[in-house]
Amino acid sequence: MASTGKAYTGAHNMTVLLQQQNERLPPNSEVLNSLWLPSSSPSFPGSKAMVSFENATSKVETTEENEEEYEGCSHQPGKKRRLAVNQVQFLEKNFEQENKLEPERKTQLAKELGLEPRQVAIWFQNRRARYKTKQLEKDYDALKASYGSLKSDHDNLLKENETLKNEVKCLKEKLIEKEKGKEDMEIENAICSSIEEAPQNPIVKTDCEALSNVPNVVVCKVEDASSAKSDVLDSDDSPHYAENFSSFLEPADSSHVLEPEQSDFSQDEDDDLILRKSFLPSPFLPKLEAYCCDDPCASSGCFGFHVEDQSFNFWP
DNA sequence: GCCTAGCAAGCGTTTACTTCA
DNA sequence: TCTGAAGTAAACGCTTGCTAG
Repeated sequence: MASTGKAYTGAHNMTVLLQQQNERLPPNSEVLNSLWLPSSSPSFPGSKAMVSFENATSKVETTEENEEEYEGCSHQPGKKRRLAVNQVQFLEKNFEQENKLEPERKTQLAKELGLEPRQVAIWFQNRRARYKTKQLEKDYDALKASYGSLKSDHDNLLKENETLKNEVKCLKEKLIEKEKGKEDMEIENAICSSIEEAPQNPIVKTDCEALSNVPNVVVCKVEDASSAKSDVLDSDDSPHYAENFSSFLEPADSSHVLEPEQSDFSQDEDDDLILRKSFLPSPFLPKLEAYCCDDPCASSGCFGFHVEDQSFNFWP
């Protein structure tokens, strides 16, 4: 292309411009009047995209304004000039049909417009560039709008998520409080009934066996379990308790440990909730520990009850 | 079949000119 | 009348695809 570009410069350029100027006809001439006729059928058999210049334009503008406009295009040789309005319209129509320019179509267009084929080619090139720029602007606007919409949706979802999190937190707290109150009451009842119904010479092992049947041991945390375990194991007075508590604590492995301090609202947290509902709530164990550790009798493995009081009738 | 030079065409960028507020 | 912005024709340099040798 560089060769063609260079070939079109200088004297050649001047010659072409002079020739074009001479060839150009005013819009109110007979020829141009015919050019303003409405187009319907392409007259270029070689190209289906071709729009005949003779039928290209739909308006006949033979006014003084148009004439002046056209005269405005006349110029000194060598100076760049604009194409006539009707020429541009004709080129536009052809561009709408097909924005690429085959050689024969280019020749035909140039012939009909009285331009150099190269001028037609350049016009199409520039027109494609303008079209591309416009298209880019359009795409940019569309993307911008789309982004705005998505961002708005995202922000709304974030707000909704926050609201739901808070709701879940509230409900959790309520549930924990409720369960806590319930368990306190159960333990109190158990203590009362065990005091009333305790056998005179209870066998300690039996109580431990009862304890080992506690189904909700698995919900205790490792640290709770180990502390309870150590409290019990530290007692040299009751080796059989140690054995029993060992088996009692073993199920509390990490896979069953609940992590209430998890702050992230996730499926795991949902699972935790379900687990908490199906098992005894975690506050239960600390309660046991409270009974277990606070009482001087705890070291003997009696869980804070006197041996004679340990029937645990409320256990199955 | 592979390589190379020449050519034409297209594209992006820049320049020069025109038009208009 | 001057001026700056916008529009546009054309130039320029580069790349790509095709073809002949």
